[in-house]
Amino acid sequence: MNSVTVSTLNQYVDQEVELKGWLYNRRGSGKLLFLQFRDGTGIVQVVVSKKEVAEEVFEAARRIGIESSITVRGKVSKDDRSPIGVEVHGSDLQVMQEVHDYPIQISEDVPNIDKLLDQRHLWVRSRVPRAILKVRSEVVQAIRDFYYERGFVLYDAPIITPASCEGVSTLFEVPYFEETAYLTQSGQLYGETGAMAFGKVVVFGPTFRAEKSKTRRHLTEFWMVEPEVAFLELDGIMDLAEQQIQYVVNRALERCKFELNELERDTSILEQVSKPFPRVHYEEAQKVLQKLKADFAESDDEELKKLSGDILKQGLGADLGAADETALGMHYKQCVCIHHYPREVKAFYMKPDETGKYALGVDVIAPEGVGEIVGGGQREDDLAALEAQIKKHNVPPESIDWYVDLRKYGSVPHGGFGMGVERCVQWITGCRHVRETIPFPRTINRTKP
RNA sequence: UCCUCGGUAGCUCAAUGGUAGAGCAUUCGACUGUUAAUCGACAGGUUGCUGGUUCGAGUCCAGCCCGGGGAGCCA
Repeated sequence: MNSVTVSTLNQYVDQEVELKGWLYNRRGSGKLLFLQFRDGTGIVQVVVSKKEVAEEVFEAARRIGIESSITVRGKVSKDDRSPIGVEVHGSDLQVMQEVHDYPIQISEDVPNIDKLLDQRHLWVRSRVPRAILKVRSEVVQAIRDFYYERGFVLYDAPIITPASCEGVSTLFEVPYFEETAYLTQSGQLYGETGAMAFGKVVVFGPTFRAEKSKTRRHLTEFWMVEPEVAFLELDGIMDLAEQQIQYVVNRALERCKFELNELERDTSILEQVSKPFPRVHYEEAQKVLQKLKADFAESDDEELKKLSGDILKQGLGADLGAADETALGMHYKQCVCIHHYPREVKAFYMKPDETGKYALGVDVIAPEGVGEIVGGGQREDDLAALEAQIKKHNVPPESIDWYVDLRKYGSVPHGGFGMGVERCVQWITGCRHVRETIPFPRTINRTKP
């Protein structure tokens, strides 16, 4: 008899099958047992009746603990009470390994994420982590497909780099023979070299930030997808970001219905993703925020009142803060592009607009409190302007002379953006902590397991 | 770095300055349709650490350690 998986069981109604997997949970009585069997593709109930199986089989089914590894044989039957429409009437059970002290309880799926992360190597077997990580897998595949279908070349950037790409963020130092190297915080500058070679490239890999952020939106190690395109200007960059987000979210909605349902995700806002994203100039965003600040201040809702106090906290003309992003997400109820930020709050490589006051940059803010999931823009392509910016931002010239070369040898308008995979998955799955969206999260206090 | 909250059984939490408790989990027992099954029983503790106040500290005070989520920064 060939082994089958739970995911395909409804093709075997009224047939004898063999399943290999683990005991997820058990209920039952002295004469009738209900084994919740899981094999990674799904969970099915195996009914074991004392009078229908050998005595030692029933005894084993009664005795083995959660996460014992087992082989089950039985007949598949339709059952309306089953969440997957079928159950298995067990005829035989072989125990590969009997377990009696599995450290995670079924009901522990929610309460204390930090304690469960200590057991992450086992917790990934549970329903909620499984569903989230399945969505992550689909999101990553959708990203790869999106760029592949559009003729982008996958262009891997190095992880070990000579110095900061942006000159400001805190980087992880790595001893490198006689020197000090750093873990990359962005592949973008390397992506620009690829755009000049291939036209359209996408960098996709892990990224590291040593900032001591302790929030549900931050990791010290995360994955970022960074397309970079020659001859693409700000409007085109916004088009690309919008299309990519729509593609990824729609793919998850199509192919992860079961997982999103398991996560009890209300997908109504996700389904709005296909509408065009509002594109709001920074100055306009400031006006909207001033109005929201006033409106929320008069609200009866305590949380809105508190939010009102934090809106535009950094002052007019400054960068937007977390409260500003939350408020904008609530206002537009879908992804929104904020563009033309003040030049001084953005990185040295950003190209300014014709007024010289604003940068040709764009952030995409996701709704539902997730905040910024994309940051990008058009790059400075003029040699003299770039050199002036490098000097102004105190970037060590010798560390990026190779980058400056791109403006000496056939410089063209170009740009791109970076999207954080985990924040995207966080939005799609609606999970509270970004650390749930990666198998083994790395945060300021966690390098284990 | 700053602000803020917290640390009591394996987990989630309770206990007016006066004998450290409950639910869940584990273990044992009962039950032929359970959906986080239910019911019964046993067991489970250096109350984060150090010192102080007190007849008496889980509780009050001081210092320290550890952690959470928020700001900043960012994806």
